[in-house]
Amino acid sequence: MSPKQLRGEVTSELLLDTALRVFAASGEQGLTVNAVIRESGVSLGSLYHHFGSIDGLIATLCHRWLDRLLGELATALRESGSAREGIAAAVRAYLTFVQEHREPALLLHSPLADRKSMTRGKEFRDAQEARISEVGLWIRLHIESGELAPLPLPLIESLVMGPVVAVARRSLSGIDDVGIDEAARLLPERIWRSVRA
Amino acid sequence: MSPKQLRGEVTSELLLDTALRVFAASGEQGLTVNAVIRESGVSLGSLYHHFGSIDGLIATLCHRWLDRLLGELATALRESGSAREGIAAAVRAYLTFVQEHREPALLLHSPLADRKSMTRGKEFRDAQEARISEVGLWIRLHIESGELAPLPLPLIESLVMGPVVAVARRSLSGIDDVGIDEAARLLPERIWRSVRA
DNA sequence: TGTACATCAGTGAACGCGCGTTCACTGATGTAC
DNA sequence: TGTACATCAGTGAACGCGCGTTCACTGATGTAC
Repeated sequence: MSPKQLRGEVTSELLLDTALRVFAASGEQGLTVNAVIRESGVSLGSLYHHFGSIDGLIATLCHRWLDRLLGELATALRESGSAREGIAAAVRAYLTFVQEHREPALLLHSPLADRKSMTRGKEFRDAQEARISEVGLWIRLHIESGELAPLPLPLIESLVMGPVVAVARRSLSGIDDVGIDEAARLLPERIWRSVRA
Repeated sequence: MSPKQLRGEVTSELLLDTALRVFAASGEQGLTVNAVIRESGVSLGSLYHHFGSIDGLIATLCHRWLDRLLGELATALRESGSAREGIAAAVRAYLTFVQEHREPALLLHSPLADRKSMTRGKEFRDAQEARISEVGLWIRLHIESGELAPLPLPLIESLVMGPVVAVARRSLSGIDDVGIDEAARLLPERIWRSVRA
């Protein structure tokens, strides 16, 4: 087996991990080139060698975690028999992700990731399109089966993910007035009621 | 009637309006001191005279519009007889606001306002507390009357506002796959189902 | 196996740019007597 | 009413800082013959 180049992979992983840590610790304006090289010990030039720019580094980081989150949501849907189970599983998967990966969740719910996916818009969306259309398909399928209400797809997405994101944002911003556990217990049933036929 | 000083009010209004316009036109990183004074014609020193800093200007801007939005939500609730009407009215009020005040809505849903209310956290929340507790009171009242499900307050808020915010974000980010009008027609009933007793 | 070359990884001093902010100032309006 | 002073509004040149980025370079690893 031709040994693909692994040299440097350690370095770029280190840079990505450090960037995430720096962001979680000191926010968006703390996430600078200097902070990342200081905290990682990697040289400035090396960062540019691997990522081309600080935006490149951040974009890679966001992309990676967004992909993972969407993947878990898609899996939750895929492995569920009924629409009801699917919705509940996706809601729980999202909340579990937030709980287990607090730092990445902070990143994904941040201004920064928002902007990344707003300004880069097209290309970002294209990259995630596979996942997104998978979800879309699932929804359409369960509308046709008569389980979900025949609403426009974006509205169903908003009804399901909206409350979850709202709870996640609250929790992540340090207002611990909602327990994630409590939300995971109560939300699925409530959200289900809003989208069932 | 002692004529309160009005000198300068025109200038600060002009600065606030310009800042909003600049933000809507060129986003957060376009909203700089230089851009605001260039577009408004007001001098640099004058901006500092009135607002002390660029953050001061932005904070005032966010505060003003957030106050207005929350005010309209509170009014919607206050003027409704039943819980069902109240929820529907609030949802519609939010969507109407987004439609009629696109630029302020863009600001309020932006990274920037998020950060303003996250970093400034406490003081920001305190300033809006009157409005927020008014909403909280309304919810508690209608839980006790048996109309709303006996869920934790933050969860009810999330269930109601979550989908609305999600739809607003989509619309504002230029994905016009959801019509605000369509959402205003369909969402209230759906959201109601998720929170009713 | 040994040598020569190409590619990839890593380094850090230096640069320019645009940002927010300061400050000493002028002019306009209000106030006291 | 007139004069002197205080306060508020507005001005713009100048500054320093930290940012992202460039670039010429060294060293390590892979490849060819």
